[in-house]
Amino acid sequence: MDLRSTLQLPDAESTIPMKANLPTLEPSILAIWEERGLYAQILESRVGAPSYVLHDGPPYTNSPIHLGTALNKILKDFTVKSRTMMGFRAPYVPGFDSHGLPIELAVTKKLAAKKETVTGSALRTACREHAYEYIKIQSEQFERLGVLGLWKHPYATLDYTYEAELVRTFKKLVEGGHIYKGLRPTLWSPTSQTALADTEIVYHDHVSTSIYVRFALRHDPNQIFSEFPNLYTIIWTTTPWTIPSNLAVAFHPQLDYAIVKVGEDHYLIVSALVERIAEKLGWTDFEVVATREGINFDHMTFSHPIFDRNSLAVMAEYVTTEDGTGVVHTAPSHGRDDFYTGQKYGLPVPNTVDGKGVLTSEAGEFAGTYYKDCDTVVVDRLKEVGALLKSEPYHHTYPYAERDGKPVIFRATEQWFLSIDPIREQMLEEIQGVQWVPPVGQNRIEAMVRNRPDWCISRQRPWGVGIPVFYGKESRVPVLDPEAIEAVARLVEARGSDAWFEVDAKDILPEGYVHPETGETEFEKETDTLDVWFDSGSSSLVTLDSQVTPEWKTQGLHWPADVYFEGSDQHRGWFNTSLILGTAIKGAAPYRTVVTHGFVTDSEGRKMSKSLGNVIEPMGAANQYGADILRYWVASVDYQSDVPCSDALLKQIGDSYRNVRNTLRFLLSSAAGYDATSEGPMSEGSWADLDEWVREQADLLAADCVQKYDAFDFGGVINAIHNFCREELSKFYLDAIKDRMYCDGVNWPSRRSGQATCLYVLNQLLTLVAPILAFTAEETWMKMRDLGLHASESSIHTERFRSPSPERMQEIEGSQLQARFESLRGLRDTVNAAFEQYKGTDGIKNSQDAIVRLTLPADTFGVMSSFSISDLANYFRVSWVELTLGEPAISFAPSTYPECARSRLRRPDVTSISIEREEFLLSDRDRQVLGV
RNA sequence: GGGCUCGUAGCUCAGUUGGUUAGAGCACACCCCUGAUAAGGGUGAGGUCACAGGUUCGAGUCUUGUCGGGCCCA
Repeated sequence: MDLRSTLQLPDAESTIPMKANLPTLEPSILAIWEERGLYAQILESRVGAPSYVLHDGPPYTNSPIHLGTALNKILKDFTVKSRTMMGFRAPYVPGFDSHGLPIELAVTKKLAAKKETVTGSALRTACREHAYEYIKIQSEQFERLGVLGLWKHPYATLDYTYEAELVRTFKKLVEGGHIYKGLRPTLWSPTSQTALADTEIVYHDHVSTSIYVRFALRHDPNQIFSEFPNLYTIIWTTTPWTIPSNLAVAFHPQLDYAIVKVGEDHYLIVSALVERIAEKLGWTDFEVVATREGINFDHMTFSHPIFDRNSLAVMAEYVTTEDGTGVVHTAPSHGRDDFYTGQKYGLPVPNTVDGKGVLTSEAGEFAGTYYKDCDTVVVDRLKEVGALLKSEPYHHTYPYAERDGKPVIFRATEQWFLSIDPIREQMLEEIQGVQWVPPVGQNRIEAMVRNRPDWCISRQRPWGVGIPVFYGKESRVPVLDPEAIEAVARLVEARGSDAWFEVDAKDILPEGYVHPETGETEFEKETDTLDVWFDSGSSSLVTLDSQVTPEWKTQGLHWPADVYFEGSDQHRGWFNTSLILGTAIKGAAPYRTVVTHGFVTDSEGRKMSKSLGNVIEPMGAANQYGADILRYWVASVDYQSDVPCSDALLKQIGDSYRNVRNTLRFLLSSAAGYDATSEGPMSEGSWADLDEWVREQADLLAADCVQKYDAFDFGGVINAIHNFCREELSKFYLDAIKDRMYCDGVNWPSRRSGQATCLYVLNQLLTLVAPILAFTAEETWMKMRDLGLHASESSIHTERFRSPSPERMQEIEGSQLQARFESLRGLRDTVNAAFEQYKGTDGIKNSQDAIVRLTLPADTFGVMSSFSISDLANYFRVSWVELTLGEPAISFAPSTYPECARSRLRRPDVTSISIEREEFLLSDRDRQVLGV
C-alpha cells in the first residue's frame, strides 16, 4: 500500500508558482487591469465614501523617468492604494510639467542636429510635440511600475484647457491686486539684445578695470563717527560702468570694521583687510584708531561720489573678506544680490542701461555712453572728483553668451511680479495649519516664505503660456482688465497659448474695446511668458478647484488636497509656489498634509551620476527584477532621508521578497480545497487554540499595519509583514500545523480548522501587502478565486483592510492565548538551543528522534500542562515530551518509540499492523484515517 | 562659503521623555530535513553606535567641534 498517496500534501497546482518571474507576470496582470478598467472600477467601488485626495506634483517631461521619479510615484501609489483599502475614495490624477527652457533647449538642439533653426510658432509646435512624446513615454513607464491612476486624462500644463486656466489664474491675481510690473536685473546680451537664462551662459577669462572708490559719510544719526572727521568708506568693483547706478554700500553685520586714520582722513574698511588695502593704496603712514561691528552702520548714509545723492548703508550676509574692502558697491539694477538687498531696503531699480548697452537719461551726465566706454569715462570722472583711490586691470572669469560668444551684463528689465508682502503673514499662518511629515519640513518652508522676495513670474522665452496683457500701442500702458484677460482665456481654451502669439490684438479683444486708462483703441501684446513654476504652482487650482477636464469631475476631487508627497527640494519649489497661489487666490494653503522624501543615492550615499557609473535605471530594474521588487525596495528604505540603491541591494530585496512570496504560496496551498459551505470547523482541542492564537496575531498585525499606513510608515509595514511571515508563520505556525494538514483526515475538524485559519491569515496578509506588492497580491488573489476561496470578480485593490474592530481588539487584549503562546515559544527557543548542545550525542542528529524531559517551575508547568503532550511534541519537533514540576532543567534521551510509516512521527501509540498482508508501523491517528 | 539634514553589524532598517549585556531581517558559517524542495527549520559568528571633546551617577540618545554624504542657496 502506498501510504504517501493517502496524505494531503501541498499541491503545486493549487497555489502560485514558487518562481515569480515578475518581468513576464507583471505585464500580463497589467493587461488584465487595463481590460477591466481597474482604476475606474476602484473609484466606483468607493462612490459615496469620503474622498482622500493626493494631488500629484508634475514631473518635467523632458526625458524618460529616472529612479528618483520612480521612487516618488511609487510612494504616492502606496498612499493612494492604502487609503483606498482603508475605505476612502482616493482618486489620482497624474500631472506633467511641460513648458519651459529645458524643453526649448532640447528641441533646439535636436533641430540643430538636423541643421534646422526654428523660431516662433514652429518652435512652439516642436516643443509641444516633444513634450507630448515624453508624457506618453513617462505614462507608460509609471504604469509599468504598477502605479494606478487616471492615465487617460492626466493634467498637463501644456493642454489648452490647462493653459486657459493659467490665464484665468492670472486674471484672478490681477483682480486681487497681486500683480505689478517692475524692474529687475536680468542677464542680458547687449550684442543680441535679448535676455538670457543661466544655462545659456559660459564663463571666459576676461580683463576688467577694477577700481577702489571712496564714499564720504553723509548722515550719521547715532553719532558713531562723530570723533572721526573726514570719514569715508571704500568700495571695490570690477564694473565701473555701474557706479552711476550705485544706491547703496553693503556691510556684513557681524564683521569687524576698522577706522583707519590716513593723514587727515579716516577710512572705514573691514579689519581683516587693512594691511592688504594699505599696500594696494600705497598708504605708508596709517593707524587703526577704532573698530566697529558692521551692524552699527545699518541705515547710515554715504554720499554718491559723483551725484548729489545718498548711498545707503545696508547689511548683507554675502559680504566677504576674500577680496575688495569688505564693503560692497550695490546697484540694484545690475546684480541679483544687489537687487534682493535693494528690495529689502525699499530701494528703487533705476533703468540706467538700455537694451543696446547704452546708458540712459537716468544715468545723468553719462547718458548716451556705451557701457564699456564708461570704464574710462566714469573712472576719469571719479578721478576728477577725487573719489578714485586706485584703478588697475583685473583678471578673472566673466559671463559670456554662449550663442554669440560676447560678454553679457546684468541690466534692469521690465518684469511682471506677484507681490508677496500682502500675503506673507497669511502664508505663514497657513503653514501652521498644515501637517508636515517629517516635522522639520515646516522649518524649511517657513524660512523660505519669511525671506522670499516678490515672485518674478515673467520670462523672456517662447515656450510657455503668454502673459495675457495688452499694451496701449502709443502709450505702452498695460491693460490690467479682467474683461480683456478673459478674452484671452477664451482664445487659449480653443486654440492654445500658441494662438496668443499668432492672433492680432484686435482679433482677440471684443469689438470696439477701449483702453480703460488711456482710451486707446490700438493695442499690442505682451511677448513674455509665465514662469513654469506659475504653471505647476497653479495645478491644485486647475485640477482640484476648477476641474477643467470633464473626466475629473467624476473623481471625487476636492480642494484643498489632503496630501502632497514630493522630494524635499520642493519646499523651495512647488510647495512654495502652490502656497503662494493658493493663498493669493483662495486664501488658504492648497494642502492639508505635506510629506517629503529624500533623494536616491548609491549604497555609499553618493548621488547617482553617469561619471560614477552607479546609476540604476528604473525600467531596467523593473524588467530585470520586477516592479514589485522595486516597490519592495521603496518600502524597505527610509524615504525620509536619502535612500540608497544598487544592484546588490535589489538582489537582497529579492531574497526578502521570495520569503514573503513563499509564505503566501504555502498559506494558499494549505487553504486550497477548503470548502466554507460544508460543515464548519469545530473549536475544541489545543490545536484550536493554536489556530485562534494565529488569527489574533494576524489581527494584531492588521491593526499595526493600518496604523502605519496611516502615518505613511511603509517601511514599518513591510518590516512587520516580513517579520510576521518569518517568525509567526514560517518558524512556528506553519511548521506546527504540517502534521495536521498532511496526515489528518481530509475533512476532520482539526484539518478544516487549519485550512480556514490559513485562509483567514492569507486574507489578512494579502490585503496588508497589496499596496506595496501590487502585482504579487493580485496574482495570489486571482489564484484564490480559481481555487474557489473567494467569489470576487474584482481586483485585490478594490478590497478593504480587515482591521479588527475595537471590540475584537479588546477581546484579544483580554485573551489568555497571547500569554500562553508567548511562554510556549520562549520555551521552544530554550529547547532548540539545548538540543543544539545535545545534538550528536547518542548518535542523534534529528530532534524528532529524541524525547525531551522538561523540569519546570510551577507557573510554566501550569501553562505547558494546558497543551496536550502530542501537540507539545509537535511544537518542539521532538518524538515526545515529559513534563516534571521542579527546579528548571532540560535533558534529552533517544526515543524508544518506533516511527509511524505514514506520519514519520515517533509516538508512544505507534504499533505494527498488517494491511493487505504487508506490515506497517502506524499511530492510532493514522490508522483511524486509513480505517484499519 | 551659508542654511537645513543624514552618518547604528557586510547590506537595509528598529532603537519612546538619556537608564540592564544596543535589537530585527537579508547575506554569511555550521548543522537538520528532503512531505513548502531553485523551498523549510535549528544554532552561531558579526557593532569603540563616523571621529574627538563636553554635560551627567549614567550618552547611540543632550551639547560643541571635526570628517564624510545629501538637498537648497551663494
